[in-house]
Amino acid sequence: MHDTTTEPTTITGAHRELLDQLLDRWSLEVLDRLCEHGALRFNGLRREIPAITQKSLTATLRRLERNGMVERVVVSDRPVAVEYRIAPVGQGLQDLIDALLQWSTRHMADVEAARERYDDAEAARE
Amino acid sequence: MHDTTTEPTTITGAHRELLDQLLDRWSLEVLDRLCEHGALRFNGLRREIPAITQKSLTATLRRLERNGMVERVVVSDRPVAVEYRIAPVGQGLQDLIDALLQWSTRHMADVEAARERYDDAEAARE
DNA sequence: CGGCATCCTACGGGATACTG
DNA sequence: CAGTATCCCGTAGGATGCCG
Repeated sequence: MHDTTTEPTTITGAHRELLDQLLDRWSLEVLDRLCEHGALRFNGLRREIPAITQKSLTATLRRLERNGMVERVVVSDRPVAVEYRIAPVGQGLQDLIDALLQWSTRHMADVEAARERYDDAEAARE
Repeated sequence: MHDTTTEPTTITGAHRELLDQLLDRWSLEVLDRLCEHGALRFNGLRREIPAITQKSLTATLRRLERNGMVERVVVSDRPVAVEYRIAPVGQGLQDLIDALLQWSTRHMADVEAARERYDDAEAARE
């Protein structure tokens, strides 16, 4: 089952459609926090990600929910309490996100250096 | 050196800045083809990725070049020939991209099913 | 062949105000 | 608390035309 086929795995339209949902402005960050905390409430997420606006958080959560990556659970009424948690499908994401973060952490300095080199060369060009 | 620390690795502004460059509309696809072919010329890439426009390809390549992920090599003049290839920094990306593609390949069906469920529930709501 | 310059539009996403 | 509803703007990116 689920053999780790090393097939060409070219990026198809289907891949794009799925990845686009994932690689937008906020999804990774939201998923990251949900992975870390297990479950979070709406305003809990806002506190975790201060930079996100309410509208964007709602949109991101709805999209993730629609794609089955996140589960929305109404915990109680009066006062209303809603919990968000990673759905089974999204489980493997934690590793993916970590891999992404670790890669970028490792190469952050290289990239910064590359940018300076590029910008300097660019500036010298004029 | 470069210990595989399993630290919290929270997404920071620096991470975002780097990942945003990577997770945009076309970078992954361009990098994917460059990984696969080793080196490609401008119009070669266009043929590999028919959906991309010339402007977007140029912008993507410049950005990747600036971040040190891709190397631009002028092979010859008359006629002008330019090769693009993965830079050392970008090497580890192949694994990352493959991981991403394999994950999305594995869960494609689940996501599709989730969407239908969500949309049906949504439609029933009215 | 490998681009650059323009124009133009869709839409992601911010700010703000209101609600069950 | 957990959203919905508007308004608005910046910009990524498509279309088109031209160039060394």
